[in-house]
Amino acid sequence: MRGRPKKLDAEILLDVAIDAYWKADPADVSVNTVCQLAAVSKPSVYREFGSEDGLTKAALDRYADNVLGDVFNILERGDRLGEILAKLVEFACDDPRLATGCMFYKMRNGKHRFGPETQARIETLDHAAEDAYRAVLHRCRAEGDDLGGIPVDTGAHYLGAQIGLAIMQRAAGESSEQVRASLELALSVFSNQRRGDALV
Amino acid sequence: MRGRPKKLDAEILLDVAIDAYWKADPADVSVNTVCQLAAVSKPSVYREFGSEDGLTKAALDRYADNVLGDVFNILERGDRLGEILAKLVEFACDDPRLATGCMFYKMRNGKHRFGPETQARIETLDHAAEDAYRAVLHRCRAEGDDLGGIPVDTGAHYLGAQIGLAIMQRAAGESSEQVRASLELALSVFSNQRRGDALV
DNA sequence: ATTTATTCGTACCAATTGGTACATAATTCA
DNA sequence: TGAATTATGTACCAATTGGTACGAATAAAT
Repeated sequence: MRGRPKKLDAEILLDVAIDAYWKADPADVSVNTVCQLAAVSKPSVYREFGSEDGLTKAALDRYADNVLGDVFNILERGDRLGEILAKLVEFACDDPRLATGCMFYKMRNGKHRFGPETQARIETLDHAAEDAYRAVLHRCRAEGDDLGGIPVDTGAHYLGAQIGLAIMQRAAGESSEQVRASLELALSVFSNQRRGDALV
Repeated sequence: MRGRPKKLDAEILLDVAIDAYWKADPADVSVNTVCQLAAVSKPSVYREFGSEDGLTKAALDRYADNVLGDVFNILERGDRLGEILAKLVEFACDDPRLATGCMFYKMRNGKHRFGPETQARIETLDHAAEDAYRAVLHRCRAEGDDLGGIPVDTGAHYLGAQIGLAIMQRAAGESSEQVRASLELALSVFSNQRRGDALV
């Protein structure tokens, strides 16, 4: 190709950005910081991604491909509900990559601080996750699991919320044991028969 | 007293600040914004509270006295566990003051973005809440409730986390019905017998 | 060798942030 | 009437933010 050869490696830059976003609060990591960490000039970043919104969105896309894909793989393996929940607990509580939390949930946590494209991507991923949870529960129910008597839609939303809560708790520094205890307690509703009125 | 009479009313200023913090993300509300909303000069604020940290801490203190006190009142009324949980659900899901979330949980959500004094106050309140939950569960257990077989410490932490989750869900715009459904489901563990291994 | 195309990074921009120096206004005391 | 005291707000500060103008560098095509 004609013109000065490109030096900037977009993938490496994104890896650096993801790493920074992941460890800290993503919305607190400035473009300047990313540039310094990646030893890249600011105009290069803007040439590649257009805006900070474009950078964060690209980072989220790459993160989703690499990390969140593992969750979807767990859900699509066709195990029985108990095994799937156990794997989700293991993933949320023990995966060393999530020791400082999950970049996606951190972004979702401060969604309003990102640009419109990133916000839209966050919502898309969020819905995709809930859809995946719903599909799993629907399948398990069709295969005979009673889900503790919980409607599929309610259960899917609940499951997503509890996984997210556990991951945010880990990011907040809670011990792995405490997070696991809470999450297992929360998910136990899927394997227990509930009374009609649960609270009285 | 000698000297120019004071014009600035610290309580009114704090009310304005709380209102602003409450509606939005507290850490995104700048001192400048608070000054404009309260029609007060910036040096007046710094003279009164010393720093932004002092302002946010004072706002949190005032908020805790006014709003969070209601929660502690619920917990200390001496009802049976089922009634207490029902009242907590009602508070978290229906209290109109929490329609845009809870200032405390919003602050806790972005704890790292505040100054050291505010952070310390957030942690103190957090521990106080968990202590209150623990005391309630301990009393109910002593009065014969089996708490669904859940240890008091685990239950207290879990209860606090679920209330916080529900309130953040409301702040995120989820419908009152959906939040209630999830919260009631989460709290149903206190009124059900659990199996030995909950997930398999 | 010159033109054309493409990327590079220095050095800037306006806006906003938390925070303050300082002159002025308003009161009481001597 | 002054002096002492206290609160006021304008107008600034340095730092940081997201974002860009622009000339230099480097390649292929002519």
